Amino acid sequence: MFSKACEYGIRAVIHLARVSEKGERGSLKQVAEAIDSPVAFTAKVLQLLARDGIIFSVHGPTGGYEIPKENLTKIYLSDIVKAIDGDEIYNGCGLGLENCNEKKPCPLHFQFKVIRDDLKEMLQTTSVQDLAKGLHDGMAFLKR
Amino acid sequence: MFSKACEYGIRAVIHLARVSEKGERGSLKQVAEAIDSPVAFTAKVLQLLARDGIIFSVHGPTGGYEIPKENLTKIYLSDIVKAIDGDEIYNGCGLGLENCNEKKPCPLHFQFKVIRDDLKEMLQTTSVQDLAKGLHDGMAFLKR
DNA sequence: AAAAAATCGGATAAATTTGTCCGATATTGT
DNA sequence: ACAATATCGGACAAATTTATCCGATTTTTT
Repeated sequence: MFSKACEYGIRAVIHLARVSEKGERGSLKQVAEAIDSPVAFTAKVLQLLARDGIIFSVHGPTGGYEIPKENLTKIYLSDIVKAIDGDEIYNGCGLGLENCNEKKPCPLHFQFKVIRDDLKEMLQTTSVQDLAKGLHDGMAFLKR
Repeated sequence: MFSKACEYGIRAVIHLARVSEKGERGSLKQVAEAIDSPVAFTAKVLQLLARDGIIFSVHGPTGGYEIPKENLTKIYLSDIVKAIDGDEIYNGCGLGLENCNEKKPCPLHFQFKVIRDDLKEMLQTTSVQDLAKGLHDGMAFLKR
């Protein structure tokens, strides 16, 4: 469904949301440890997210990554997915056809559209703060 | 969503359904031409489907691939997806976590489950004959 | 029996994704 | 200023997916 990079990205942002709530920062190592991901690869993903303005990076000792508190409620899963995987998942044809559309649909077009629209809706209405709350309550996990 | 191999597989089976309805066979070249896919790679995909009993292959001149007419109503998209992509799409965690489940869910588990179950339902209730009918009526296409 | 036409299956190559390494750059604390 | 510590960014490596090639096998036709 999502690329590995995107999975790491979502998990990282959820973790950083939780850290940022407390007014702290998360270093690369800490994030990779928390979400059980390869350190160097995670660095690339965090760079992408920082360039996109979803998270902020700070150099030097005491540095790391953070999300301004006022942004916490404004970041939706769709932002992360779009930044890392692009919008293929929202617009792409289920059968991989270039020119599939409403007027010239593939045989699966209308059935697929329903699923894709539901997915889109879910990603656009689920904020990272909602998800971080699950962690907070000890009901959800980011590892293994 | 689906792998390229799986996309080709679904398109190929829809095409073969249409050919088999007429009591004919489709050769590798004809199938690849009809669905605009690389010939040699398509051969691998058709082999997988034949091994799984979803389609039948016949050697020699006048040979090719076919689907017994009595099977046409019994083949669902879920059969094809399972044969080629396995059941990761049905059981896998949205965030790629190995041990994610109802009792130890990832933060996205329950939101993701809804989407995945809808997808599963759609794949399990959409037969290739339904889809081939769209082609028949000239309303849908398998190329480009 | 031989030739032709088709799939089978293994080896290989190309492309993409995933993952690693390391020097450069920026920031903090002494 | 200098040393320590963090991210940045480019090059490289490994793994997976996608795609190609070609001889072997099976079947039909002559």
